[in-house]
Amino acid sequence: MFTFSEENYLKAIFHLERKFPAGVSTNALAEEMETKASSVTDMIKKLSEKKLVNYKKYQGFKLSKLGMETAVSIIRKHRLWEVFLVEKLNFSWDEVHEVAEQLEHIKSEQLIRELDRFLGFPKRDPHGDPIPDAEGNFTVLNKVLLSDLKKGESGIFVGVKDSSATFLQFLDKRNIALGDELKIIEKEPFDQSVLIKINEQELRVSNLISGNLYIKTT
Amino acid sequence: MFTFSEENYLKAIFHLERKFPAGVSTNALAEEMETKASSVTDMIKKLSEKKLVNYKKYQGFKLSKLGMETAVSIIRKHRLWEVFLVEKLNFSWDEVHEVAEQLEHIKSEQLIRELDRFLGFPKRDPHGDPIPDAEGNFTVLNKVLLSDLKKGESGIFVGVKDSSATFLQFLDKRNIALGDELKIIEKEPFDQSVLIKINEQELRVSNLISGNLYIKTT
DNA sequence: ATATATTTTTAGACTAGTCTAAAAATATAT
DNA sequence: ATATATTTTTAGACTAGTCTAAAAATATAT
Repeated sequence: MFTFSEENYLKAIFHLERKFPAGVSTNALAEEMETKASSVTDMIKKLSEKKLVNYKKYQGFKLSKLGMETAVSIIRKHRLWEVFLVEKLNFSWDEVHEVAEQLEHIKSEQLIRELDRFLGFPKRDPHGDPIPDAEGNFTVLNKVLLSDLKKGESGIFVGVKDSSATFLQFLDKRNIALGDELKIIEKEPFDQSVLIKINEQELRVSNLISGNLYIKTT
Repeated sequence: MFTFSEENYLKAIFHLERKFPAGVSTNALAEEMETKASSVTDMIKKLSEKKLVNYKKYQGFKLSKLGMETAVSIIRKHRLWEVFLVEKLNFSWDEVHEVAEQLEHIKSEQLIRELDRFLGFPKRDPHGDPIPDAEGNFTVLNKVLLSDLKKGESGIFVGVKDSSATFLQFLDKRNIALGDELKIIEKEPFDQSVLIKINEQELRVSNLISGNLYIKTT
């Protein structure tokens, strides 16, 4: 169907469209893909010819319907494999990404259908991100950043914005896990750090941390 | 480490060394890889520079120690994935090959180590072929072809020489499965076909069939 | 032993994806 | 409104892997 490279570009564009709903720029994609702008232009031309993106020279681009469907199916594979790695192969949530980046390109409908069934049709991956179903449907949780909560508000930790291994390891060290309930005890106006109650203990976290934790308010 | 293409060549050479223990020829490898002799020459030069094969121009080639270890580790991955597909994802033994061809190239020691454990350290894949352990060791069963058995001899069906989907589907249709006991009732000298007793019933199989079934004599 | 057939290698071209450097287009500053 | 800065694209080169056609080496037949 598509090359690994094409699939990686589609996935990257998908993620960037969150940040740039009006359209993604060549430079933004080059940075995301860790490549040069000229390489991006070449690839975008190719994706455009294949009707995967809508593109007008110098005007940025967006995924087409077909491109969106393809990107979502890659993300579905990626996240299903992440669940497999954590639930069945004892990987921790900071170890799954690298391997899932490879596994997401395996081409077999039967494989993914059966993997989904084998895992019990999971709805979220180990980082709390939604897993699209076979039709590409998925529900985005109504969530806010911890840094947006005010004193006295409470909620459940349901996802991370930064899913880098270092950040996830930091959360492990602090015993912060998906599903934990928490409450804002106090917010320091000077540096925006917050004192939270979580798992029966009080914890102070900086703005850098609270800006990367998604909370579902209760 | 190595590219998909390099890994596929190494695997193909490994298999051909069974048939040509003295060394593999360019043409033989080209046929196996479904490519042209000139492409093979180019790749062999590359593998030779990387110390994966021993090669002298016009003289054929063999895997080096490093090449052999690499090939065995790819085969280990391939066969472990085949077990996974059959045991966990409801694939039948004629459906696994294509997907395993893709999965065998995933690079992660942790993944394979954990997959092996998850599957209970299987010793054979769904076709009866041995699965190398993490050190690359595996035991080849002492087996003969059904076509080499004489009237009155008996044994257990332990493997297939031809593992094509069509042959495997044929065996399914005849209800012949790995582990079945069988006995030669009669052998027709004219066309070498044999009448066997298997699963409480008598079955006549042609030389083409009996020449592709591995039997462990009892 | 030599001619002929076969196999293998070489030379040069092509594709996908990448890069650097320069050109072109667009955005920004005054 | 125009000069300057920034972004994007183009041109041309490189690598990995492939191909065809021709050359070189080896094997075979008599």
